[in-house]
Amino acid sequence: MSPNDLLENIFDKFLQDSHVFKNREVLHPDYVPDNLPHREEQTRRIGNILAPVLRGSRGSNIFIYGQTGTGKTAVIKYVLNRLLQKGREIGAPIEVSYINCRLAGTEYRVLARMSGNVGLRVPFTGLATAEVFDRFKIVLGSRGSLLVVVLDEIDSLVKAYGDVLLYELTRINEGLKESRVSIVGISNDLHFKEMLEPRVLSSLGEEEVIFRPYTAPEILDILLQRSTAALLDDVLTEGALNLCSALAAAEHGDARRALDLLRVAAELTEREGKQRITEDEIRLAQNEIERDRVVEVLKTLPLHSKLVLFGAYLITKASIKNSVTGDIYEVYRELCTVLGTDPLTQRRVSGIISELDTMGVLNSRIVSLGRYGRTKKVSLGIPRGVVRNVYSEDHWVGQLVGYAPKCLSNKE
DNA sequence: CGTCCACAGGAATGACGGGCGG
DNA sequence: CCGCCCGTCATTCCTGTGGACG
Repeated sequence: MSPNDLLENIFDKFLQDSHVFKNREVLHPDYVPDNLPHREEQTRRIGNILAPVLRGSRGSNIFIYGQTGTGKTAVIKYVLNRLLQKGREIGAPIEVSYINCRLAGTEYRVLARMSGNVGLRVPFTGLATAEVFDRFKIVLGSRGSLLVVVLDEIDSLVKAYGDVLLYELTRINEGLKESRVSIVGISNDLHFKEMLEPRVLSSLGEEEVIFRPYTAPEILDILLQRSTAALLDDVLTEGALNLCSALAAAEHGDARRALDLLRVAAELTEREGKQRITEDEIRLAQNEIERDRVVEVLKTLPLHSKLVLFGAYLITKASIKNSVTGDIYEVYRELCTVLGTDPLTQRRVSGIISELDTMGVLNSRIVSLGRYGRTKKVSLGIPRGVVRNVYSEDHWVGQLVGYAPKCLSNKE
């Protein structure tokens, strides 16, 4: 018995004492269920397209489109698992590489992870991207295997770095004798295709699979199925179930959202020692999810981004409305002086404000004040208290909690 | 109706930390 | 160990611009 099984038993035993969960795992975000309801068609199609690799020939490249929480990742992972399993049974040299491009971040890191998946170790940094790509090709050529590369959230990579890597990938087979590479690109941006060059598009888009958002009844169905597997009988009230699917359906049919809500609500119910999950728990879960996301973001920000955000917080606290980039920068500079840090330029701070905006912690929108210029109007995108709470524990920013910027006192 | 503010945001360039091959 | 090249983040310099004011 492996140590894992040992723990599995301990955990299972622990779980049996739970008055909420039957099997906690089923609601875990990464859990891939044995069957994916309402996605049979897509599963079948992708299976059909990739099946040729079992016989040693390359499958077509696939482009998958669908919004978040429509089951793209779950379906592809499910198909990959089954493909690997079948491959092992019949001794086909199949390898798969699943990469989330947004999490990987850069072209280089995507390539590095792809290389890692075929057994090529590359350093975090220091090598030219082209160099890693050459090595990757060499290893691939020497292995004589069939590789299925899945590039999830590929749009974020192409937006930031262009489609050069994609182009090189689609071309890779030309230079290989034995190995074959199939590419599966997953995107949730409809306009992604417009960012690709025609030659890349035609190659990647050999096959196209579209995942439509789940309808409200479908989400209800998924929730029902998962909750019966995950939770003890009679724990989930009908009202909670309905609210949960309604909230997720409103969010463009996002099933992941629904499952997150249910999981957090269930954990909450267990912690509180309550017997049933009601609509209240679902609502609390909704708040908790949002707050956790924000807290995580605020904590991991670089120092100067924190200071910019904290500046916006101080301005809001002084009940000044309509702050613009210049006001934020002024306060930010003062904060830097207090901390004895060199301030960044306004150009950079402007960029940081935009970054914070896309993260959703600031709201900024470009306005023209006519004679008084054109700028970004900035306001906090999250509750004031959250900023204070998170940063009062911060090593650097913590000193500034309660600080009243001088440059604000002579404004109204 | 033109002007001109207060920036936006693109492009080029530099500083820095890090791995590589010799 | 050195010189080289890389990715990342920041700086510098720049051109672009919506609309109130005169």
